[in-house]
Amino acid sequence: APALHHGLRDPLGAEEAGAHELAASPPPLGPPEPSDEDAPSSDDLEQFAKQFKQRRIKLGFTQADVGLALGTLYGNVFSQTTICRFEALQLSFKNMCKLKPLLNKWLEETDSSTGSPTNLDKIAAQGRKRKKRTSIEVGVKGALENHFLKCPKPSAHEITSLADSLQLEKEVVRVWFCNRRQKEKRMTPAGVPHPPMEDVYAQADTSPLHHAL
Amino acid sequence: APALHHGLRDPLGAEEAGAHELAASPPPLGPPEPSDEDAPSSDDLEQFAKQFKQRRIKLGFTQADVGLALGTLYGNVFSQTTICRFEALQLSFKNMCKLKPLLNKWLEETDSSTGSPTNLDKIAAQGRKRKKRTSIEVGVKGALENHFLKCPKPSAHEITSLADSLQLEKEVVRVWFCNRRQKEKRMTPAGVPHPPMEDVYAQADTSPLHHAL
DNA sequence: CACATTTGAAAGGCAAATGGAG
DNA sequence: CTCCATTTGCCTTTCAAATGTG
Repeated sequence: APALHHGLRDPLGAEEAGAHELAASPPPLGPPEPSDEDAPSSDDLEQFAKQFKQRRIKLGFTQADVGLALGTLYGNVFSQTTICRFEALQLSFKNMCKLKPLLNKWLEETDSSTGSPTNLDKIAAQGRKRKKRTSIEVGVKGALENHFLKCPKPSAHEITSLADSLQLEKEVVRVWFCNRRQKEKRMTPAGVPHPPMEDVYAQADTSPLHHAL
Repeated sequence: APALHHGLRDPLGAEEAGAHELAASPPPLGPPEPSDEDAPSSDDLEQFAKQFKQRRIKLGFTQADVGLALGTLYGNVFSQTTICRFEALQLSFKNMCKLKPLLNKWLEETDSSTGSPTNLDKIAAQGRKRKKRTSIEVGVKGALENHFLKCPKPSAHEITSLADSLQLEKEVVRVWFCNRRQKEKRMTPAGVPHPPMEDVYAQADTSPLHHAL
């Protein structure tokens, strides 16, 4: 009896590249194994996410706790946000598949050692894979913005000197400009008035629950 | 020239007791010391909050980091949310005053030991003062809601048995009913049609930013 | 208990970091 | 390096759990 099953929604604001999320995309037709090891189906994922959340809560852990635990157990820390998205099925299909095994492992490991003080004291931070997200101060951001208006595509040299004057890593500045250009493109009305042109593949629609501001 | 200084907003839904927040409430006329130790003024707070945020970012800490640090340093953990509110001046005057010294201490302590790996490894969790917030599962919540409709004010005995059947602590259930009753009251249109009646003190208006759904 | 207040878990917005292709 | 798609997290906001006061 496959429960309700509302097709996962997409990350809001989908108005350009329309080929992510999932909405029921079947596994790429790989091995015929319907197990939850290789290629979970959307239903599997939904099922798992739901069950995962339930168990997590019952065990008394927050999403943040889980994210941290993944780090101490396997070296990949994740933020509360990401766990939240997993549970809410708000990640891309691929992304969900990637995280599932980790969370599954955590789940097993955690509630097998019922009651015992687990080895949660392994709080030693080890080499996190991903660079910690840099917070750019509001003032600094303004300065960058200014430069962008004058020159959206500075040379390596300009970047270096700018980074220097703002006391930021060069790489951070470089990436900022990349992202800024991307944003510009995204926002540009360009004059061509028909940017929407996709997301029509959801014939029957779905998503019964959810906020309604 | 006292900067802009937009009167801090209040915790939303202010529609009864209208004497908290701050908006410039002067210290209760205590000692004449304008220092930031006893009775900071609203301006002091605003000043401090701003500076605090700046330094925090420059030091590369997140709000969550700070909240945690307060715990390891003084035994009072705070959530990232609370730090956020402090920085945004979204706490009550009293509350702001209470937190300021702690944050100040952290700030001094932290950037005095510049560069050195601080004693951030004191990650030992000690007795947190406040009970960890319980997450109530959506299904369980539904059950409670049902009971509430039938009987918004269960006896101690009923509570006990309900708690038992839902596998929750009795206290949690008791409090849930208290809070639920409070909510009911708050939402009740009651027929009396003039609930709004305040927030008129902002003649010139302010808050330029902010969401506008 | 009622009511006011403090405080946090989860969810949302925006954008920093990553990865693949040219 | 760039562009572009995608992953992922900091900060923010909402709703309500916990606390404090009478």
